[in-house]
Amino acid sequence: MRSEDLPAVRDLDLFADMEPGHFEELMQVAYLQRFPPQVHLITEGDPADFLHVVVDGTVELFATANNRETTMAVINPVATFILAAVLKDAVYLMSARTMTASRILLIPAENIRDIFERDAAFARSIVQELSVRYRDMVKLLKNQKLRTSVERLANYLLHEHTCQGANGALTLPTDKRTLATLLGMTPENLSRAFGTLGPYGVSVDGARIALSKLNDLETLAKPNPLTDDPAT
Amino acid sequence: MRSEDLPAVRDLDLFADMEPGHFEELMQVAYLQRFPPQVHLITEGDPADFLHVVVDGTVELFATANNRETTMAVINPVATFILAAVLKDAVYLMSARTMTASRILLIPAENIRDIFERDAAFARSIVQELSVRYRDMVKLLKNQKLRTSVERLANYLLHEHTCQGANGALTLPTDKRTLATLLGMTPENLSRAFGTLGPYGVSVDGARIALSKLNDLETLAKPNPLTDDPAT
DNA sequence: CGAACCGTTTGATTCAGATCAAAAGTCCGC
DNA sequence: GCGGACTTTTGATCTGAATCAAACGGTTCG
Repeated sequence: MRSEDLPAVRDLDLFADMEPGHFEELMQVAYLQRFPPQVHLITEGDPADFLHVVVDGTVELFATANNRETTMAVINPVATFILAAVLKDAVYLMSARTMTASRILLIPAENIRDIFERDAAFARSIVQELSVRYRDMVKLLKNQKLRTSVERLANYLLHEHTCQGANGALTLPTDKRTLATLLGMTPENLSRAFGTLGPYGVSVDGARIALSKLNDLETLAKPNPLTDDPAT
Repeated sequence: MRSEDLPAVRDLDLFADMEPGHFEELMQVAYLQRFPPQVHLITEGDPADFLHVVVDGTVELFATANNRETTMAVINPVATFILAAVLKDAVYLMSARTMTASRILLIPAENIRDIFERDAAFARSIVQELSVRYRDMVKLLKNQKLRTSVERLANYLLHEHTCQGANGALTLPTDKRTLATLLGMTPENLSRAFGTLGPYGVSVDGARIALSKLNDLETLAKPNPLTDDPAT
């Protein structure tokens, strides 16, 4: 892999504390691959061969049942996905595809498991990572079961707004179709949900969103750190 | 704690492989407590002081937002809960209450974290446990986002039917109100959902359920190991 | 026994969100 | 600039599920 990308990977919480030799070892057997947009990376039900690290680009995790499909998460650099399947040596529960042109680092699953056995610091980091991911899923499920779709959109906007500098505007990082299924609704409904948020100061211009009545929007959204704050 | 309960706790995957001395250590500082039904055990937002082990009885995990409440999981003996919060030294994301009279083993969080640092086998078990829990949450979210409430009920019945011996009948382990919110619907709707499953061979007599047309029910439910099978 | 209470069921109605259909933008290559 | 394909929006309608309301069993207890 290119030397300028190494530090970014090494800085991931998951790898930051492990022994230098072990990190080297992983990078030796890993390989970095380029993918065009909309390439199918993994399929639910397949055995987990590689830990994936999004170095560049964006990846969508999604799941299928009957003939419905839903977005489960959108992964931005630099971050790993499907760690749990790798550690359990189990099949994937979700599928993944690139959303944009991406570079993905593929680390063979057995090497991850092997070094996990030998490197206590790495084991600690894995536990922290898994705990965070578990808690993220709990939050997603609470979000889905306890809120209406307008509330989910409102909270999503507030969250992005904060992440993007809290200056009264934000840019949607994905197309609206994906955002819709991520929030558990249809594209048509997302459009209408934006409409109902108009009186709360939400104005839409393509992917550019302006929030002019933050207080009103928060009153509607009732954000809760136990559901929305990634840090808790 | 009572000596006859120790083996059951020790046999948990989480504790089975750890060093005997370390298990002793945990049991020294742990204490077993009895609770009547409907006792509030933990509250979301509070710091995680103890790892909880349900030794006997049943515990409901639930979450609240706005003034809605939803059941997130029902814990049966012998099993732990809120491991992730303990390992992250974070606040609870869910609340818990006893459903029946229960005995709960409380293990101080710092002791868990301490021994996790020193016992590699315990660390491995923790990783396995967290992975399983993460994947359970993924399944719950898929179940919730991709299925209708009738489908969720049908799959729940098929699952319980298998767990209870697959002899054409099963007994609901919880009251119907709790089952309803566990499945993400209202009690009224659960009642109607049982009604719509009538033509598929589902007959209800209080908590006793008989399934007389398993094939038809499966055709409707379309169970999927990647959503329903706890083993995957 | 009968009153009060709780969980469940049934019925009528409302509402959120999905679906179906079509118009309006938007992007892109020729 | 124009045609075509795709995304987004808008409109009309339908459906699944929630809500509101009341009836129906059980159970407990005075």
